[in-house]
Amino acid sequence: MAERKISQAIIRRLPRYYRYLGELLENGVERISSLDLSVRMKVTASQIRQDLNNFGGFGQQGYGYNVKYLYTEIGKILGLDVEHNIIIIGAGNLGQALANYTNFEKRGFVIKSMFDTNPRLHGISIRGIPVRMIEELSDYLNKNKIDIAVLTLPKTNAVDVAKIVVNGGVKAIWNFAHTDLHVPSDVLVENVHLSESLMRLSYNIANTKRG
Amino acid sequence: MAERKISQAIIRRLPRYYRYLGELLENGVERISSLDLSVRMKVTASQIRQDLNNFGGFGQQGYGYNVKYLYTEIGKILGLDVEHNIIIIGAGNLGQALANYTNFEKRGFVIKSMFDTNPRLHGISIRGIPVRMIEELSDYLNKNKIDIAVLTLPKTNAVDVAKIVVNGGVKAIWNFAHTDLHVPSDVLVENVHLSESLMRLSYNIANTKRG
DNA sequence: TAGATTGTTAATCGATTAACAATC
DNA sequence: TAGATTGTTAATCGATTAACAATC
Repeated sequence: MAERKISQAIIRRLPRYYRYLGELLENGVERISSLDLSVRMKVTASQIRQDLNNFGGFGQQGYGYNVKYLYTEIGKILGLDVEHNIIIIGAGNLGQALANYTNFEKRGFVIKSMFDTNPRLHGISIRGIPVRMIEELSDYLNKNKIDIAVLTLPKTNAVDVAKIVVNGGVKAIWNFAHTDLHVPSDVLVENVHLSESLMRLSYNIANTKRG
Repeated sequence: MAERKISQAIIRRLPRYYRYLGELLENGVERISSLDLSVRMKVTASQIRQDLNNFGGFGQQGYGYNVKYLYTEIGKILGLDVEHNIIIIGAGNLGQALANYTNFEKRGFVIKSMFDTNPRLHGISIRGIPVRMIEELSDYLNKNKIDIAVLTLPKTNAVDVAKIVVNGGVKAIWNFAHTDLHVPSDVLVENVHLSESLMRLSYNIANTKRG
């Protein structure tokens, strides 16, 4: 559609628009102006209009935006209208936490299997999702089309496992391991480095002047 | 020290520098040039020098940067040289995952207590960290100096709990609930919205052209 | 000293905000 | 129609990169 290059800054904001629109929808709000939304979201109305217009003219002069329509359209832009098959590699606390989080399924992210090195977890299942041994991973990927691999394992294993999933045809990695992954340019990596997030908070505690 | 305003863009990069320097240190590397580091980190040398010079001249012409010194200094900038008392509110999978993550302790983040609504968790402890009932939270905060509250609970409770911790004198909130918190301006919030992270990945899967 | 590399200024690039004509 | 509000262009602001004099 829009052929212009969308910056990551904009992409970063899209899910937040989606969340706010979802809440408005739940509250039965039918239409909203960029100004009204900007007040709620604490951003500028200009930014909202600029962001949305990268993807098309979703609004109408004198009216604003239809909440339901815009919500649906942003959902499509975010690829939430198609199903994504996911596996979680690392069935520790964090992996299990993600497996138990049912909201992902609602958005089309279907968790097909988990993998772990720990033989004690062999054969168990979490919310119906089976835990397999890491040795089966490569074979499993050959037999099943998996879009996203979630890496919730120690950084020492992350690099090797990333290689396996890339070879297995996975397009995208959601990386919770505390290391950067170097993968071919057609494989996407989204990092969630929790310790870095906590350090930013710590920085701001140390450097914020208080009255 | 440096009186100029540090942008959040720079702060966002600091923990990554810290991680790379920590790894260099582990590998026995004594000194490194901005160019050498830039290649490893896949950023420009210019950016590294600009970033660091916001906080002082840590390098030396013709030599580069002393790894250990720079690592220590960035640690100080990030506030990792002082202890932070933490509580985790919400002892579900994610809360327990964070409680079990011992690396936080190494960086001076000491988890003092957890809180939950579930009476079944009453009296148990995770890695020595006691789980208390949410009713005790307000009283606990009056008796203990807590710097950071981690919110790993459903969004329906997050707003109310945020009020309680703010009233209890907590300076900073690490928010994993899927909602924005509105707190007084002297209270910091660092959001970790996992579902938004996953949507960004999904967007990029849908919109990346592949050869 | 000569070579290397920083610290820092200047140039460029990109993102955000403001403004307003178009139009519902 | 008049009023409201978008879509979009232009202006501003900030962040990144380039360049190089300073200096170890």
